Amino acid sequence: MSDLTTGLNPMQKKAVLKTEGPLLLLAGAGSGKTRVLTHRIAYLIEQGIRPYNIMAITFTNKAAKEMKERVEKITPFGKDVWVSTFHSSCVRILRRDIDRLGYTSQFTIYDSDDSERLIKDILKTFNINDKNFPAKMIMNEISGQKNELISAAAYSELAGDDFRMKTISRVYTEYQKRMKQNNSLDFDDLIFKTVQLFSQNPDILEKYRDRFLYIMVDEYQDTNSCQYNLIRQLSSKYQNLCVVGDDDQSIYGWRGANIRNILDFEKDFKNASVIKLEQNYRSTKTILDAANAVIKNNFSRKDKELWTDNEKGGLIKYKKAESDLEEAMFIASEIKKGKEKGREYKDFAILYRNNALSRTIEDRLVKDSIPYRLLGGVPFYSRKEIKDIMCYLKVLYNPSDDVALKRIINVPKRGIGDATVEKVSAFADSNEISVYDALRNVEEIPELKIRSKKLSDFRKLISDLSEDVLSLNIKDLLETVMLKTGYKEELEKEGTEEAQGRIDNLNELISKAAEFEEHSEKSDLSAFLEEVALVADIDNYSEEDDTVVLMTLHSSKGLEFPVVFIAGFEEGIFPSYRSILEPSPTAVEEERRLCYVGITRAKKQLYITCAKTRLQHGNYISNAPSRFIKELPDEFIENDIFSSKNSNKTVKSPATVSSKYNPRENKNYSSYSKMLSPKNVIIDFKVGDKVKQAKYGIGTVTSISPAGADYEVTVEFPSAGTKKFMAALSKFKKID
DNA sequence: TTACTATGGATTTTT
DNA sequence: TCCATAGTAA
Repeated sequence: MSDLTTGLNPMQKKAVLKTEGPLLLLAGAGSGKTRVLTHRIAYLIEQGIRPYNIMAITFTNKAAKEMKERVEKITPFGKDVWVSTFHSSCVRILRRDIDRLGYTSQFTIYDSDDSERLIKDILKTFNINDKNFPAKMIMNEISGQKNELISAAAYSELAGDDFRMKTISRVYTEYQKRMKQNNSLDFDDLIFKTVQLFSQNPDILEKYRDRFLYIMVDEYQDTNSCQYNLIRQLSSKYQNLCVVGDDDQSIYGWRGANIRNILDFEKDFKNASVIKLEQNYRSTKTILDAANAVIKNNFSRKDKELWTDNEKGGLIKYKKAESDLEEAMFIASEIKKGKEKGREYKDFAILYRNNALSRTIEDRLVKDSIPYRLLGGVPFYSRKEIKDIMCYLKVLYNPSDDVALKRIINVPKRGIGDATVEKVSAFADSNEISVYDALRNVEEIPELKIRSKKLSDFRKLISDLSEDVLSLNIKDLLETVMLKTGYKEELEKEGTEEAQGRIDNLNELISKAAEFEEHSEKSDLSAFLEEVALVADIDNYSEEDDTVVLMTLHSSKGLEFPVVFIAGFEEGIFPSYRSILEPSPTAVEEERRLCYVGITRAKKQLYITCAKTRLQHGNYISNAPSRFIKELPDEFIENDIFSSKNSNKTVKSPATVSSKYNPRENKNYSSYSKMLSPKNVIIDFKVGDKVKQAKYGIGTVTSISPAGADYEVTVEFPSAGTKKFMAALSKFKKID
C-alpha cells in the first residue's frame, strides 16, 4: 500500500497500521519506537486525518524536537501536528483558559529552586522548625501529593490527627495560596491545574477532546497519576490512544512515576491491543543478553525478551580497580587506546550513578588531555547569576511574583537587608498586596523611615526597566538589565576568575536570547521566560563536538553510544545505599532497571568498572562490587582485564556496605595515591603561552623545567606576579 | 548590614 | 571534598 511501512518488521508494521482504539506498544530499548511513532503519524495523515487533530506527547524537549523533525521530514503538513512535552502542552492550554481557575494568563513558572524559597519563607512565618521539617522534604512531599492528584484540601483531610502530616498540610495549603497570589505555577501545578481546569469546565475539555482525535504518549512508563489522568480525560471520548513505553526502563519512580500505569493499561482501557517490539537494532548479542540476564531478576514486569540479529560482539570488560583513581586511569587509558584504533572521542560515554563520581574521572581526563563534556551538574539556567538576571525579567513580566522580587531586591547589594525585606513583606501580607505594590507605599510603613529611600530607589529602577520592556527586544533588554542594575559592574569590580566565569555565563545568556529571537516565531518576554523555565540541560546535548560524554545513568536514557563505561559499580553506590536500606525490594528493582538502561545504551562495547576503595565525602570507603555483577553470566564477561592478579568474579557475599575506612589504619594511603599519580605528565602548553590557573587566573608561562615525572612551571600573572607550580597538581588550561 | 568563620550534611532530577 | 546555613564580629 504505502511506502510508510517498507523496511519495518512485522510488529512495527502492525503498530503503524493499528490506528483505531487503545494501543499499548511495549517497545524495548533500541527497538525503533521513534521510527514507528513517526511513521504512524505520517500514516494517519495519509489516511486523511488532519494533522491538527493529532497529538504526540513526550517527556523531554529533546524527544519532542526530534520527533517533530522526523515527522516533518516524512510527511507534508507535519508542522501542524501537536508535538510537545506534557509541560509545554499544559502551558499552552492554561495560557488560554486559566482565568477560569482564578489566575491570569501572565502566570510565571517556578522551578524547584523558587519553590524551595517560597517554602522556606512559609516555614519562617509559621515558625516551623526546619530541622524537623526541612524545606526540601516538604517540597518533595507536596510534589508527591500533586503527582497523585491530591489537592491541599484533600491532603488536609488525609492528615487527620497525624502531627507530621498536619504540619505539612498547613504548609501545602499556604504554599498554594501564595502561589496563587504570586500568579505562579510550579512544574507539578502545570499538569495538576490542567486536569482541574478540565474537570471543572466540561466545555473546555470537550473542545480539546474534539481537537485531539488521535493521541500518542511516549515513555508511558514514566507517567505519574496526574499525567495519567490528563491523558485519560483527553482520550476517553474517542479512545484513539496509543501509549509507548517499556516497563523495564521505568527509572523515575522516585519522581512520582507510577509503573502501574503501564502494567495496568489493559485493565484501564478495555479492548486495548498490545504490540511488543522485541527486536533490538542497537546492541550486540552479548550486550543484549547481558541486559536480559540482569532484568530477569525483577519480579513485577511485563513478559518480554529482546533479541537481535546483530553480531555477537566483544565480551563485556569488567575492571575491578584498587581505587577510584585507578578506575579513572583505566577508563582514560581505554579511551586513548580506542582513539588510536580509530574511534572518535564522541563514541565514548561514561555513565555513573551520582554526579559526585564524575570528579575523579574528570581530573584524569583533564590530565590526559581527553576532551570531554559533562552533562548535568548545575544546569545553565540554575546558575546563580543567570537566575538573578532572569528574576529581574520575571518581575518585569509579573510584578506579583514575590519570590522573584525578594531574590533580587538586594542583588547586587543596595543596602536592603533581610530585616528590611521582612518588614515590607509583613506589610504586604497584612494588606493582602504583593511586595512590589507594598513598595509604592513605603512611606506609610513607619518602621522603615530610614530605609525608605533605598526601597523607593529600587522601585524606581524596576519601573524604569518596565518601560524598556516595551521598547527593547529580549537581547537588548537583558543587556539593559545587567547595566542599569549594576549587576555586571559589580562582577567586573570583583576581578576574580570566578566572577569572570559568571560574566561569561551572562554573555552566553545574551547570545542564547539572540538565538532564541532569531529562531522562534514568538519571541516576546513571555515566550522567552517559558523557554528558559522548561528547557533542560540534556536538551542541548548534540553529537556535534568530538568529545567524550559524562553523565548520570538517569540522563542517558534515550541515548546510545558505541562504547559505554559504567563506573562505580559498587554496593552502596549502584545500587545506592538508600535503595538497599529500603525494606521493600521495589527500590532495588528500580536500580536494576537503571542498570538495564545503562547496559542497553551500548552499541558495540560495554565496560563495567568498580573500585575497592574510593574517596567519598573526604573519607576513604570500601565497597563490595555491585550485586548486579553477579547477575551477569560469566560467559559474557572478560574479567578484570589488565590486572596481574587472578580476581575471579568472586563477590563478597551478601553485599557488605560501605564500611568506613580509616586512613590512619593504612599509613600507605598517601604514598599509595602518589603511586597512582601519572608517570608522565602531559602538558599542552609551552613557554610564552597564556594559561588559566584555578587561583590566580590568566598568566603567561615563563619557564618549564622537568622535575621527576612532573614539570615545574613558572607563570607570570599580571595581578599576582610570578608563581611556580607543579604541572600535575595545578589545573592549567591553555588559552588560545 | 555585611563579611567572615564554624558546622553539619551529602541519590537519581525528563519539566 | 564541597556546599549551604548559622552564628558572630565589625
